Amino acid sequence: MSKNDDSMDKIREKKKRFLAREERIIEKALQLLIRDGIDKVTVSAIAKEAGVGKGTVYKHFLTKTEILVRIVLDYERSITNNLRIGIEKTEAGDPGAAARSYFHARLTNPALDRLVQQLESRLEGDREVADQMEELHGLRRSNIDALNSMIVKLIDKGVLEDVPPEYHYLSCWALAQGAVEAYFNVSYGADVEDKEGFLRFVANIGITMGNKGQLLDNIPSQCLINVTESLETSES
Amino acid sequence: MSKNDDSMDKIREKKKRFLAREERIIEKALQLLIRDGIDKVTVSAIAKEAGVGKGTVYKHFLTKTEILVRIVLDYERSITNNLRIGIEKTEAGDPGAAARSYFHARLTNPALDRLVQQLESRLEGDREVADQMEELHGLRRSNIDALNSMIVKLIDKGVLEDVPPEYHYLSCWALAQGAVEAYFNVSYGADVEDKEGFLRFVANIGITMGNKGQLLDNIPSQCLINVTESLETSES
Amino acid sequence: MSKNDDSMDKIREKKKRFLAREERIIEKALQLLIRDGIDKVTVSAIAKEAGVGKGTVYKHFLTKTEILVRIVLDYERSITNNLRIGIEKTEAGDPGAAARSYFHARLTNPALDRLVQQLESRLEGDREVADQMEELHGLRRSNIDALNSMIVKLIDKGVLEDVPPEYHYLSCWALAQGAVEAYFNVSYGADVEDKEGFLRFVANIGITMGNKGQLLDNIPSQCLINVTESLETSES
Amino acid sequence: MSKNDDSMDKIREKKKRFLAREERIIEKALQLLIRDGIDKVTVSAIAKEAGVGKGTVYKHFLTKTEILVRIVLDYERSITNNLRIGIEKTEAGDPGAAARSYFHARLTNPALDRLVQQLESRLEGDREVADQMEELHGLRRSNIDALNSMIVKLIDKGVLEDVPPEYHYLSCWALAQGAVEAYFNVSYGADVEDKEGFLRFVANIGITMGNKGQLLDNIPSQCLINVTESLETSES
DNA sequence: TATGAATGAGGCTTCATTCAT
DNA sequence: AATGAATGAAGCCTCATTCAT
Repeated sequence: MSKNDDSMDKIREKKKRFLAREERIIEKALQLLIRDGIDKVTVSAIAKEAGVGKGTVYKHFLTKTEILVRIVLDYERSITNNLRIGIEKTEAGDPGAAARSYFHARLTNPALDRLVQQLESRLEGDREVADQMEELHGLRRSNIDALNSMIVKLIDKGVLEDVPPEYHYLSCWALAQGAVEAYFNVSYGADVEDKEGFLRFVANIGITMGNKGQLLDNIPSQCLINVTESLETSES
Repeated sequence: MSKNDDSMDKIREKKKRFLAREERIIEKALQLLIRDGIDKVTVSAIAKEAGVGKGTVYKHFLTKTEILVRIVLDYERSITNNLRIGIEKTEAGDPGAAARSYFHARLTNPALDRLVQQLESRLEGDREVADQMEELHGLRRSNIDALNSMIVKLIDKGVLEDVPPEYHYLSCWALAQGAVEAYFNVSYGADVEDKEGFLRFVANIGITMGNKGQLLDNIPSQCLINVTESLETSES
Repeated sequence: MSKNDDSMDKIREKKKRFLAREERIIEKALQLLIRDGIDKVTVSAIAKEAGVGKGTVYKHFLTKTEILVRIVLDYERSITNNLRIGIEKTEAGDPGAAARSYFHARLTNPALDRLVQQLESRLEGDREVADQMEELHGLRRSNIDALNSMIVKLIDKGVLEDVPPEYHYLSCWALAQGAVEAYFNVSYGADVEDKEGFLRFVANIGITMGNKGQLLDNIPSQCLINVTESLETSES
Repeated sequence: MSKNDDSMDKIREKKKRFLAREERIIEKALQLLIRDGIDKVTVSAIAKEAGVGKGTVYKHFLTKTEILVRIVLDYERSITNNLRIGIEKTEAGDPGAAARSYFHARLTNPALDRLVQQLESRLEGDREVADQMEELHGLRRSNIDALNSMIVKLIDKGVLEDVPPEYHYLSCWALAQGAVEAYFNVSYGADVEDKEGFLRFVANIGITMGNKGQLLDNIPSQCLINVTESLETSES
């Protein structure tokens, strides 16, 4: 029996070390991707940085792309967790809580957020990792469900404007996305002295945009001419 | 004299055809880039699609990267033109005109806008095309100057909130940027039935956000807790 | 008749201009080859330098290689002319005249001489210009005949050592060849202050080497151990 | 402990095989370069000939050019070793030993010597390998120092003519260089039946040229007219 | 006749992935 | 189990040559 316990312990410890190493690989990959840009990072570099052989990396991940997907998924899970807490708070009576949690989560580490944005746009459409990307979409879908139900209630309460619910969360997503880009944009970056101030400003917009009474009351009506009047859907 | 005229004509026609071909290469490159993704497009493919030899492509562009920069610059110039017109209208008394023009320009062809976003983030930091990217930054800087002067006036008039002027145009930039991403995001795209409706909604937010009286008056104060409280600047 | 004369004149003039242009192409090619190195010179560059179109170059020369062969042949002919005059003088009683003429011809424009050396070693074995290279060899063969007959006489007179006659002219060729290389060698070039002095020194060696009484009388015999004792012919 | 020994052994053996492979690549590259000419040899061909993949070649050498430089450097080192031994013997009282060693080294494998000549002239001025070429020049400089000191002594002893010391070693270098060229020259090669005899003849000239009493005493004075009278330095 | 835009074969190099040790 | 040397597909780019105008 002690023998069994022993070997069980050993196996357990082994697994632990295995997972720790996996974490280390991800972590170092992240570091390199942010530092050098996606195009410049090779599997060799990741392995070296993580202090393991290239072969070992392939024991943990079937392909290089899987490392990237994993980063995207890990990040999305973390965002999701934060969002869920926010949604709960909103449901509990604090209407701005969800947006606040969400923006906070996304703007806390803009470099990482931006990296994940870029990774997602590269991975989308890669047949090789369609399954994992489907997991990402699954996460999003469940968020969407929660958000929709939350938003419908807020609309009913008259807090939010009565537009299709997805308009609300997509605007938030879009603003967060863009703010991160702006944060790093070379053209603009230089002249924003107080970057945190800017993110705070954006977050506040995000939290309030779509709130009832915002759009239509305080501005000259001619501003609301349909800006996408001649909008063409560019099909590909 | 007729001889001179003749040869002049011929030269002119040649140049015209040359430029037409260049346009064709760009156009086909654009098509492929949007259709297949930046990583998948090779110079060979562009050449084949444009119906020319690989060598011909290199007669028009020094490197593959130059094709990409060219696309970015062309697009930025077009955006700039639209923005300028909008700024003039704003100066002439229509406060929302600039934002409206800007959003209209950026959301008219979202696929192209998104491609250019992705291109810019890849080209940034490429020594090889530093000069042309500098041109991009130059364009942006001159826009920024015009915007700043416009925004300062609007702040003085009490139309816009009194925050650093760059907050205003960066928010617009960010929202446009993000809206385009949202437009194509696989997770979300599916459930936006009325995509144009969404873009219109976003544009209207963009046009009004930062308007005085929007942020602070109509919402419960607890919403304005600093969302970036623990924001860390992620150094790269 | 005047008509005929006219057209004859025109044709003649045309030919003259054609030949003048050919000369110009060669001349500019030479310039570029010496200035930039053989690898760096393109047909385009030659055409531009000569002020004609690429197509025109191909009216004069079937291939790029033919330009190179032509340069080699032109040079060899010039060397041959000088050598012939020298040989005649030697036959007329001045034993060193041939060597003197030869060295003078080859060391007058070392840069050109070196270029031609390099060209020859690249063209040798190129099937495409086998014919023209054969012309080069023909020139050389006729020189060799003249030299052999001259050298045999000098050996008979006791002026030159009695070794196979080719040893004598090949030594001269080799020394000239190597002196030119030395002239341009980066490692050595720096420390030869008086480059002309060096060429003069070499030329004088060339003129006297192989002269009877030079080799065996004045040096300790142990110096003459066969240096190529273990010489292996490296066949390819 | 045995474990440590084991892994040490394995690592050592691995390194040995790695170096052996590198040697193989060089060797096969050499073979191809000599057989087909520098222009015709591709990295692919080298890899195939060496029985390895193209990628493997790039594990050993950063670029194709580095292979070439390596060949040049290896050869120069071997020549230097031989020369050093010769210089020591000369210092020990055998005046011709240095020249003998040198000629022997250079004429032992003329095909290789010629290849290296050609490689050097192509590599010179290639920024990419400036460092390694500097190593070549360093080797040469140290040889030059040793030679100069040796030659000065021989001049003082009255063995060599009193001209700038570099004239002596440069003449040797030049003669060796040229002899190798002559050896392979298609025009001349054919009619030298006893190629080794020729190299021996040249070597003997090399060993004695510049010896005092050689140049001026035994030849009619009119031979010594300045052969480079009208010599122009051709600037590049 | 002169031109130079167009062509595409072919070279160099990178790097994800495999597999023998 | 971990390693990293080996692999080769695939991409970018050059330039000699052609040919329509």
